[in-house]
Amino acid sequence: MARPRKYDHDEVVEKMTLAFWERGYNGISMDDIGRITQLNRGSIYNAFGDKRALYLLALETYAQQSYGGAAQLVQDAPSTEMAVRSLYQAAFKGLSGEQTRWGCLLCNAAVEVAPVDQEVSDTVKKYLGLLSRAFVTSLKVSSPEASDASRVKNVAEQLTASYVGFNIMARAGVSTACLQRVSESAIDMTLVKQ
Amino acid sequence: MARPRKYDHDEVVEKMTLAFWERGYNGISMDDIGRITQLNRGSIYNAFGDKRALYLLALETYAQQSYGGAAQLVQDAPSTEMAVRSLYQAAFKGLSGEQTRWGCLLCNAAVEVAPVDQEVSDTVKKYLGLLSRAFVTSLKVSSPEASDASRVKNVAEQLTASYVGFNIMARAGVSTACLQRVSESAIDMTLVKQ
DNA sequence: TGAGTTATTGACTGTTCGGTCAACAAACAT
DNA sequence: ATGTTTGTTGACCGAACAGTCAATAACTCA
Repeated sequence: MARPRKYDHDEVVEKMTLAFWERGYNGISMDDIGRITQLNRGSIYNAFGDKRALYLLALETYAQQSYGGAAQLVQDAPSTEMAVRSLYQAAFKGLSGEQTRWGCLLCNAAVEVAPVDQEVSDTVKKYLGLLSRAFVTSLKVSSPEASDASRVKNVAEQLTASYVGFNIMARAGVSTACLQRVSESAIDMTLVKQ
Repeated sequence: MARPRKYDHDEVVEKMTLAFWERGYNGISMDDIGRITQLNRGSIYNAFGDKRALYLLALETYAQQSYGGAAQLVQDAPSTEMAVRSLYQAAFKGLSGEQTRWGCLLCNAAVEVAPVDQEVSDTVKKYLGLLSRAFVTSLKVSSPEASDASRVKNVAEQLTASYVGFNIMARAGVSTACLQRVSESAIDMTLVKQ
């Protein structure tokens, strides 16, 4: 019925996710987007709307994969200790090669975009909340006898905050040794019995 | 010998620190700077060099006050518990009114500027390191009998990561209740004995 | 084959960006 | 008074910015 696209929609989103992740929203121009996707301006606007819409799409895609995956990982682990262990193991795998200084797109969005874009702010809160709830679930299973619900929630949110801090520090260029210590102490945190 | 300045140098830096803190490096234009400081472009360039130099000055000033102050606070506290308590008490004081969504300029710089500016990256690492070392000092004093040096270092860096995460979450617009839980669990962390 | 629909192309727009500069003003020393 | 030095003013610059659009191309269906 009409002319078909000559590019893969998801592939474009994937490429732009990586670009926004590395350089941020303001670090990528429409010219950059054209170069990266090998698409002309018109095609981009025709397919995605505008720069902000493309960013929102990239952010949602990333968060779904990264935080959705992490939450699943945490909930499926046999214990909270193992959950945090595999969470940071995955994080370190991502922090290799050229991505060493990228941090986490959602955390970066929290700083650069969330304060001036309600929708981004909502997305950030949604996926941080998802991770926190996964920790709560894991903690309840891991030590059902353990302390009251309020303490469980506190620890869960501490683990989330610490994970966010970890990613920011990675983006700042903090040494791998230091990041390793942060992850180790996060694991230790789950071993504490009251 | 020459014409005197008609403005206060430190006052200008102070104003620009607040502006960069709220809106980020890319969120402030030279026109904004002119409006905020009530100075003409020429005066700004004459006095500070360029936008980057002014940002570096604002960042260093902020970090000195905020992280230098925090490190002092932590080291002077009678125990690590009290140290973390007063650190977050101070943080919450800053998170009131219009500054609720500002987070921390150093953490914001880590995300937005550090990856593309070595000097900013160095400043961020320097002051995060300062805070971590203050925690180490406090932990050693607070529980001298306690576990080995490596564990102390781990906990110290965990407290730093968690403080960074706290600030990012504040900027993202996470609820005060949630931030309160993060601070409470950070305090709890210091009470753990092995 | 041609009508209808959607994608592609790349030039174009007006705006905003960081930064420069020549003219001018205000101070002090002689 | 006059020279020297430094600060101030605001117009100006080229580059980069996000976004638009008319012309054209590729496809399906009748």
